[in-house]
Parts: sequence; C-alpha cells; structure tokens
Amino acid sequence: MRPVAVLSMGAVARFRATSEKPMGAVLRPAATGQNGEVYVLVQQASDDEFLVDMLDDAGTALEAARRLTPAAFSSLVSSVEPGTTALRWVWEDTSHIYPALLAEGIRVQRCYDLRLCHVILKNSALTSTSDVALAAPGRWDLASSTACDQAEPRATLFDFDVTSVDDSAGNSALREFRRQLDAVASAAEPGRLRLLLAAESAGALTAAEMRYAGLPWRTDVHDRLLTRELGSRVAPGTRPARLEGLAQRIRSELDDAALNPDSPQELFRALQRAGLAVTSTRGWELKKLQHPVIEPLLQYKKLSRLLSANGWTWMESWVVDGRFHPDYVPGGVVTGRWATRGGGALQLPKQIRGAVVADDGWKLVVADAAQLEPRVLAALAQDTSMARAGRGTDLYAGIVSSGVVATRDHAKVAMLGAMYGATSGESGRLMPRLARAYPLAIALTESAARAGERGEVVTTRLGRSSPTPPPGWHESQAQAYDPAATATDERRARSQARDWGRFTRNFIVQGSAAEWALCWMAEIRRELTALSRADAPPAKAGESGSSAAEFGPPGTRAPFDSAPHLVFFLHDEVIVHTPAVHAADVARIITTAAETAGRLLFGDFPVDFMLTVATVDNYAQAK
DNA sequence: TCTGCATGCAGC
DNA sequence: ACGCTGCATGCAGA
Repeated sequence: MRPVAVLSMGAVARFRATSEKPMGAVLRPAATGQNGEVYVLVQQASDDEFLVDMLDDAGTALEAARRLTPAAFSSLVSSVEPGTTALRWVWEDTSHIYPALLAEGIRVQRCYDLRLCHVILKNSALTSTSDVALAAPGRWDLASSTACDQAEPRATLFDFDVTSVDDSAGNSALREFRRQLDAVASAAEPGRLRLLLAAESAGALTAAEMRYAGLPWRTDVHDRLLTRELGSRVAPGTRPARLEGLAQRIRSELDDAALNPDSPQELFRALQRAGLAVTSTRGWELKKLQHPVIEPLLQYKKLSRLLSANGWTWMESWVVDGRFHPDYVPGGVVTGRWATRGGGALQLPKQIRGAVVADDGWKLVVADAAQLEPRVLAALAQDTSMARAGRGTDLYAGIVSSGVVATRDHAKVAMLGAMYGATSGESGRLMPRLARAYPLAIALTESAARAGERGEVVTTRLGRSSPTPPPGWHESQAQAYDPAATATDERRARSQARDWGRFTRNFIVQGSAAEWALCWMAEIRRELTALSRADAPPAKAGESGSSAAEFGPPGTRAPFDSAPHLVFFLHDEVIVHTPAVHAADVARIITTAAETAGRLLFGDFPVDFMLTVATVDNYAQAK
C-alpha cells in the first residue's frame, strides 16, 4: 500500500504489533506511566499540506516529521485504521478535521484533542502548577475554530506562521502536546486525568460522528403531529387554526378584542384588568389560578411554543435527507456537559419525539441512566447507605423503602434539593431527614457549597475544576468586611457567596455525572465498532467522498448506513440506530458499558448505575 | 432598521 | 432565594 510508505516500515510494524487493549487498560496504564500508545500528531500546515509527527507515549519523536498532501493524509488514516488500536491521532480540533475524514468514509478510533484537553488541564486543580496552567492565554484557549469558520473562513486550519512549523522548536502543536503530557505526568493522580482526557477526546469523535450520521427524522410523521396539534400548515407569521381559535377564546374571556396573546406586556395588563393577581405571565404561575381564561391560555402557550420552536420552519431548516444533524459542542458547558449549537437538540420536546423513527429493518435502542446524579453523588462521597438504597432498584424508591421519606416524590425533591442547594419549601423541609440517613453524601454537597462560598475551586472525580468566581466577586466579599460596609453591601455579598456555593455544590455532581456519561458513551462506541467489524468488512475509503453535500446523500453515509451507531446523546441518555438483527447485542453493549463506566470512575465502590433500555421503532415509545 | 437584553419555556 | 443549558420572541434604545 503506497500511502504507508510515508511512514518507516519499523514504525508501521510497531503499529501492527501492538495488541488490542480494552479501553480501561489503556486509560489506566501501569505504574510506569507508560501506556504503549503511539501518537500521530497531525497539523494542517496549509491548504495542500499536512505535517505528521510520530511520537511515543512520552512525546519523543520516533522519526522525522513528514509532509503529506491531503490525499496522502487521508490514505494514511484509512490504511492504519481500523487495524491498530494503540494509535492515537493528536490534533488541535476534532470538530474541524474529523468531519472531512468522515465525508470520505473514514472513521478513526481514538484521538487526543489538544484544544479540549488544554482547557481541562489549564483549569484543573490537579495540574495548577504545570506549564499549561501557567502559560499566558493563547490560541489554545480560543473556542473551536468551527464557529469562526462560519463567520470568517480561514485559509488554513491553524493560524500561525507556516515556515516556523518545521523544526520542533517552532512547532507549537508539538510543544503544546508535550506540555500537556508533562502536566498529566506530574499530577498527583495522573490516571484520573488520563481517563478524563481520553473520554473528552472520544466524546469529540462521537460528536462529529453523530452529527454526520444524524438522528433519523421522518418529516411526514412530524408534519402529521403538527397538523393534529395545531391545524394544517399556514404561511409563516400567521396562526394555524387551533392556535387562532384559542387566541379568540382568550380575547373573549379577558374581554379584550384586540389582545395579542404573544405579547407578554399586553397579556399581563389584560390579566390584571380581569382581576387576576399575577406578577408575571409564566405558565407555572397561571396554573395556580382559577379563571376561565387559564385553560385556553395555557393551551395556547403550549401550542405556540411547539409552533415556534419545533414547527414547520424548524423542520425545514434542520432536517435534511431524513436526518436531524445537530451540532454538538463537547465541553461546551463549564461542568463538562455538552452543549449544542443550532436546532435545539438539548430541548427536543416530548411532543415531537414520535418523528424520530428507525429506518425500515432498523431499530432504535434508547437508554437512559436512571437517577444518575444521586448515584454519582453516593459514589463520590463513598456513602454506602445511599448506594445501597439504589442497588438493583430505583434509587428514590430505595430511599422510601429505607424509611427515610414517605413517597418517591419526596425522595426525588429532597435529593434534587440537596444537589441544587434548595433551602426553602418542601425540599428544604425534607433535607434534615436526608442528612440523617445519608450523612456522607450530604456532607460532600455541603462542603462543596462552603468551598464555593469562600471563593475556592472544586474538582470533579476525574479532575475537571470549577472556574473562579466572576470578576468583582472577591472584591465585594472583601468589601463586606470593611467597617464602612452598609447592610446592603453585606446582604449582597452574602447572597453572591451563596449563589456561588450553589454553583460549586452542583458542579461536582453534574460534572462527575458528565464524566460518567462520557466514559459510558466511549465504551458504547468502542464496542459498537468491534461489533460491526466482526459483522462486515470495513467501508472503503473514498466511497462517498466525492459527494458535494455536507453529509452525503442517503445511502452513502458509509460506514453508518450498514452498522449500529450512536445517533443521539443527551446528558444521561443515548440512542443507537441499529439493524434490527443487532438490537439485542446493542442493548447488551449499552448495559455492560454502564458497568464499565462505573468501574472506571469509582473502582470497586459498590454502586449500581442502572439503565432503562428500550428497543423501539420510534423515540416516543421509549419511557 | 439593527442590536442587545429580558422573558418564557423546552430539556437534563 | 434550586444547578446547567439553547432558542424564539418581544421590547427598548441606538
């Protein structure tokens, strides 16, 4: 194979000779700190040139850097993938480089995303004295170039002087990678960080693949759902029949023929004129009132939301060729959760999930981690009582049967209150009982809150640290101790301190849960790949690469058209689209992956991560 | 007319 | 006085 010749035969032999290792083994290397991986650092030096460095797992170059044309680079990737599992592609920005490979029908198994990992290491308390953390803000701190590209296309992937790339002294990506390796190696618990960086990078690959494959979406079903709820489709800017009818009822109940129910101000005044003591027009506030206008008004709000957020306009702008392609943003949330850009993929209302339909002969396997955050909290705090409450059962039900509270709803409200920092209401009242039953778990949330109130940083299980408080926060805290401080100063400072305490309290739980979910998904992805490889020969590179469309026409999205693959992720939930014959295998893979993720994060601590798994034809049938 | 902010609501 | 989001829309000021 000609492309392989760009690497020395010895290096290729080393690739091939390295045996298959389970993710855990690679992510938790032996005490030597060496994990036997080969890194291939890739930079795009210009439009028609890639620079490739081969490195061992200490960052030492194995041979001189190579220059490759884009075509040679693609061939290189497709020739060493998928045969080698101990190889990790190192590049600046997965969201930029990987879509181009996918469009050529090439998948990669593992990567190291320098930008995402930089952010973690820069902020982590575990690497706070490293060069990465101490370096002045630079291009590694910028947001993904994907966003910039849309506004202002750049000629090259990296904005730096091409002529300085060649020697390693001027090779900033290589320098950065070595800095990051050093930071991890000198951390107190490098294994946790290595796992986090690998999981974050695997997430970046998964995000690009899910966007490329897309979530199966039947616009005909969607249209039927909309028509049933709203009436037939009408021109944008006009109300469908059901919505207009409700608007009329609202006008007549409020005795205001000109009222526009879409205007919060008009609506607010009209409600007050009708004698309703409201402070806003929020739905949950209206729900508490008794008045003939409330029912049609709430209905109007619900339908109007459906129309504006996920109506026909949404359908036409986001569903192409029967797939919804949301743009996932790994690391987009401070806690480590993913964000999305465009299409509102994090907020798909239950109302329209029926439009997510498996292809003919295919199934959707929908899996959801049950009570993920409380289970993560129990494990973080090593609270065996709380873990026991969730063993083999719904954790909230377990809390009830332990006699801590009377109903499942109370258990849930109390737990959420503990994790979010509720102080009042039902949640606040139930907290003492929770604290008595689960002192370790509650002590952990409380100490995270106290740390935040003091302006300190807290850190997740694998080493993602919270940001420092916003500008001015420390000043107003200090000011509150000044003898000249007014009561208002003190009140404001106290309030800001408690706000930040609630943030850090939630950060460790939400962030650690996000880490569990990343590991879960990475395991699922790896096992699905192994499953499809056993089942079918790998797709040939370049098969669909000539397609002009971003995602390729239906039937050519190799290798996603023939094998099970992830199509959706939402914090603690995944959907796999799979040929029906593999559905049972997929369900088993997902379940096993949850157990593995639990072990990767928490070792032998006896906590169950239970799932609800459903194999269905459409998303609405799950749950 | 454009832009930034507030509101309200969808998800976890 | 309960954490993290994204997005459409209305509204006010430039």
